[in-house]
Amino acid sequence: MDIKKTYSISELAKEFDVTTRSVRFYEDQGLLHPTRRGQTRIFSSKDRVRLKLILRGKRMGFSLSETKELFDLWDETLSGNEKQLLLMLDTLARKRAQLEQQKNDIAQAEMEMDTAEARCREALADLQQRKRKQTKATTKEPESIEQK
Amino acid sequence: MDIKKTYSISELAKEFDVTTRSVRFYEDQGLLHPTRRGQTRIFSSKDRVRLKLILRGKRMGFSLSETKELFDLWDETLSGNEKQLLLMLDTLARKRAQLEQQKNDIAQAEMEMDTAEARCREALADLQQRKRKQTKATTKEPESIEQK
DNA sequence: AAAATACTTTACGTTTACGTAAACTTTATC
DNA sequence: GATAAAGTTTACGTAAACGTAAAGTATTTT
Repeated sequence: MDIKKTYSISELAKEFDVTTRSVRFYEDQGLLHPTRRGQTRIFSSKDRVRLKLILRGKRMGFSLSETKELFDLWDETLSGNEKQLLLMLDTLARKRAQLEQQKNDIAQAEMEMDTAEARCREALADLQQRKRKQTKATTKEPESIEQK
Repeated sequence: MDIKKTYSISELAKEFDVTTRSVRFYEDQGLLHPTRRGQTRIFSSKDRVRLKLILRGKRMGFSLSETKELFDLWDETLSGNEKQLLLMLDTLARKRAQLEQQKNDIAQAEMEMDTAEARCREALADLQQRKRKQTKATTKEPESIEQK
């Protein structure tokens, strides 16, 4: 079983470093389903997990409605109806393709950052080389080495 | 050398499957710098590369202004000034950290998709098992096998 | 030359994902 | 029992990333 607790809005907000406004907005958009004690929201550990998924989705470039679709689809999938199961499998396949694309993008970006970094270091080395020569040539004015 | 050509706005738009509106917007935001023949835009192969980078950035969840910052930073880096070089190295390091986070997110997502898919297939197998039993029990009405 | 095609600027509209402020209620603390 | 702290709703505001329409120019095709 999970941590089997309930959470206030500010507990969740603090834990995941989002505003309470955002959490309320996610509920408003149908991504979270807190119960109420009076008019105060009470979040379950399922809500907590979903909030985590929402934020990961955002980091991965998913919109809230994309994430909501996945949530809804998964909930319907749990009903066990065959059509829903097949639909879910199909969706999973498409998402996997999307992730593949992202992994390619990241790999590409990393390669380019490698060469960019190499060029930077090269240029830096050049600069410092010239600095040293300068220093040797004008060895009588050591103030040219000042760092700060 | 690159493909050493120039491109019209619609050539680029078609190649990368974006609208001309988007391309103009990217220019407006300072991400592309086409020259003009009369009032018509002429894009260089550098612009082409940058458009490709913009779109990859988007797929990776980067905002246009983030991408623009990187472009600007890189352009200034090329000036060779030491401070800029160090700033670029620092930025690269931070971006790398971001990519690491994304890779983690993707790996997590893939694992969860694995278990989700497994559950789906299990549930499906169960359903079809029951279907077969049903068929055997009522083997006198073979119309229950109909596919469509 | 007329019409179609491609390009331009200007400018208002739209969606997403919240921020921010106002005004109010409920719960905890002194 | 007053006050501070945490929660609520309502509602208007905003930045980002374009969409879309209008109205005009330039070029190419027929």
